[in-house]
Amino acid sequence: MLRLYDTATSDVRDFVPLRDGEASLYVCGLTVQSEPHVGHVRSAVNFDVLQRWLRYRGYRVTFIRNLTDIDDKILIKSAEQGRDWYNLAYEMHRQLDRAYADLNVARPTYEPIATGHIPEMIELISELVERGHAYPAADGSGDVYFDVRSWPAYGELSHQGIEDMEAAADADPRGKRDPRDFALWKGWKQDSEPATAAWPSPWGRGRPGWHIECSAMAGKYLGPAFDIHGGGLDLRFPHHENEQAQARAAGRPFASYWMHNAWITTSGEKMSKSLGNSLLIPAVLERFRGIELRYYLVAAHYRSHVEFSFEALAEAATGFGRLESFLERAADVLGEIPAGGEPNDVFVAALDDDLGTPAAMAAIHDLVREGNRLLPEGAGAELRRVAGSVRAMLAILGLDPADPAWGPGTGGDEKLTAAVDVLVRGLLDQRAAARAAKDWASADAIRDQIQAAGIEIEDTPDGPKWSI
RNA sequence: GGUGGGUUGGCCGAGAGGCGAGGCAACGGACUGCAAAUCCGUGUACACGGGUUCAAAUCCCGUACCCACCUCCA
Repeated sequence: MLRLYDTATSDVRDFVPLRDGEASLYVCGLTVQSEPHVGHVRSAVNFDVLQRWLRYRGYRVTFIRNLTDIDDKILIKSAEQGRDWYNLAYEMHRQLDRAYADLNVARPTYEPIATGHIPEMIELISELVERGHAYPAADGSGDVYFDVRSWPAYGELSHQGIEDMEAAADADPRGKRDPRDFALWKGWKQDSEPATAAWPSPWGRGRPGWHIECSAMAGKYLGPAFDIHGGGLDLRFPHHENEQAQARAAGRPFASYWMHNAWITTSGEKMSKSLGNSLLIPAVLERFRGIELRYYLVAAHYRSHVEFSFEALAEAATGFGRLESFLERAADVLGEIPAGGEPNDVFVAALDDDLGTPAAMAAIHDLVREGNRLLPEGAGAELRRVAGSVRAMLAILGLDPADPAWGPGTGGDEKLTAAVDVLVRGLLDQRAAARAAKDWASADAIRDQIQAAGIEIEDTPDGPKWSI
């Protein structure tokens, strides 16, 4: 039985989907305003693991992960950079896709984009106005606000009372009835905003407020009620609170479970505040492989804060190398690691318990130790079973080294590998000769020389092997 | 002011009343000409002060420090 932590109820609950055998999932993706960093990607990886686990558990999964391509920041940044807002959003969108691909984040069922769903948003806003939960601003700005006071349940998701909330510092009262009312629609500011960022609506030209898009798109693709809504912890309030208020005020039950992933911090601070270029995905991938970064992210529980450091990432990479080298050696012995292996019970129980990836990882390491013990005995049913199981478990976490998603093997270019092999073989033959003559000094000198080139030598019963 | 989270061994990171998750590093042993890899073994860890209990890292009370959200944010 899968159990998940639900932010709304603050506890771990059995996962009971609305429709038997199906799971519908909506995750807030990014606002494409700047390059993706490690923190952004953590969220994607966490929910990717959820998606994969639900699939493994036999659910037919509909997974919607949106993208916000219009908002204040995109307009401001693009203006600063002297280019069109949609050009900036498009470029960042492509960079994000690239980062997802580099980390083997599986594609969702669909990735709707905010500007492609203006009619759905207008429809929802109209409904809210009709029901008396929203009103056009009295100041003629063309804004439309959600009336927080008209919805007594407001604050239920983040467990806050309206009265206890600090009024927004920028609470430029404008045409708001209550400072906590939030914008569903923003009237076009002709003097400062491009005409391309304004769409026609019953309230005049303008653009959507931030929260409405998710309610509208979730409704379109998943229906008025769906199973799980996810996102980063900071979205809990106001974004998710507002999404839920809008949807429910319009008579839609909305999400049954709310899941939020925790932060990656650097020097104890949230990444967005202390972001250096070194933490952007392309920069990290210059130093580590995508699969190593993914291992690092998956090894921590999704609700735990992670203090990012390259030292910890390096340790993780070493730890992953242990798993990978077992699989490589097992493949040498078995010819091939069988696909379609089964994860063991410990692993299954771990992931069923609110996606306990740390315990799941421990299960893999334990099994690898068992496999390493079996290795000297050569090919056997037991080794086959263990290796297949290890591979299956890694695959569920999106960490199967043999997954073509990781691109060509770590050896890189085949021609290059063949060329290096010839050269290294030559040296290894010389070393073998020296060893046969018990000329240890020469033998070790050759090994040192090869290692200095970044190539590791491993002496096995079948003779020496090299790897980069 | 309100809401939520954290503080675990040299390090990273799980767990959530009784049996020391796992990884990295270290040390000892096996293997090796020596290494590497692998295997076996080695650690009296739970911020502090009280309390509850036969038993507390885990529950309760208090203290300290850190962080997040309440404003755009994965």
